[in-house]
Amino acid sequence: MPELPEVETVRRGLARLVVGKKVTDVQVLNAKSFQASEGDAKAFLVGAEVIAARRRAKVLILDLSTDYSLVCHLKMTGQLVFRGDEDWAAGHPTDSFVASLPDRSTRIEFDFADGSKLFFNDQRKFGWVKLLPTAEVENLDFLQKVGPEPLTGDPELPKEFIQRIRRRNGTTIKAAILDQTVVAGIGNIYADESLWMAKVHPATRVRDVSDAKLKGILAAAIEVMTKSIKSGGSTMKNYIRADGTKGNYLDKFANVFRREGQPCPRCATTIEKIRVAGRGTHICPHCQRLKP
DNA sequence: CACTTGACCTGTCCGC
DNA sequence: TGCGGACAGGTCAAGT
Repeated sequence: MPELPEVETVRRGLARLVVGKKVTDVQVLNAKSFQASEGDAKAFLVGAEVIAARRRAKVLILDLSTDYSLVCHLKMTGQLVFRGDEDWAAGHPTDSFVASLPDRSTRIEFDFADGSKLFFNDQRKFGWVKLLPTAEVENLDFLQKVGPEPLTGDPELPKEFIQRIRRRNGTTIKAAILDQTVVAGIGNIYADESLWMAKVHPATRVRDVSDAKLKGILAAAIEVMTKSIKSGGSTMKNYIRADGTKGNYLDKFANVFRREGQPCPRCATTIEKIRVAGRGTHICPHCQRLKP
């Protein structure tokens, strides 16, 4: 799914497109996708204004004027797509990924007072939107456990990262950086890209990686994700920005992810796809060697 | 406690 | 062309 750069890109789109709009109706097409009591939806969502669009880890938070918030996890295939009125549609980029909405993956539709709409689409139905009091958002189990944000520039981050990842000394470095309690936001794409950049084999045990190398992996992850946000994230298949357009990080910058069979940009060795931590994993077998 | 695996769903692609 | 199996950007609940 959307990893941190994709979720952040969606957040920026929502900040531009839906903050300031008043919700007039909500239609739930798949009950499991929307977790809220009917009473709460009527009392605290309908009639509310969206006042802020925030993100923590891969979780999106739309704060409402009622002191409630819509909290959303896109998981693998979730999308939040905004559609404005006809005038807006006329000026819409021609590479729009979602032609007409709602479509068969639409699970929730939010209507705004000016006639515009926000659609929650999710092919695989793993994602969710919850309505809960703003003050309770931080109490969600996931947000209680999640590790530090990687892109804030906090000078304490490397220290905290090392501390947390050392709890996972027995597992592989790839499993460890995918663990959201170690550091927030890294997913399968940026795990592979970061480990390639840092020249570490994904199946290396954490205990066999020095603190200095771990800091190098963190620095690589920060660099890769920062760069991705600048290109609007990575589109594999389902990910799109809030305005319905694709991100182009993968085409422009991916070095190994989904590039099996192609030459490594550093040494020209053929990139391989293997399986690590139960996930498809892309490596350069020359740059990323596993110590015996 | 920490690690690995399967489950949650739908869709697509690949080999027979 | 049809069918079964593997796989897909994430997390969680089980199992060991």
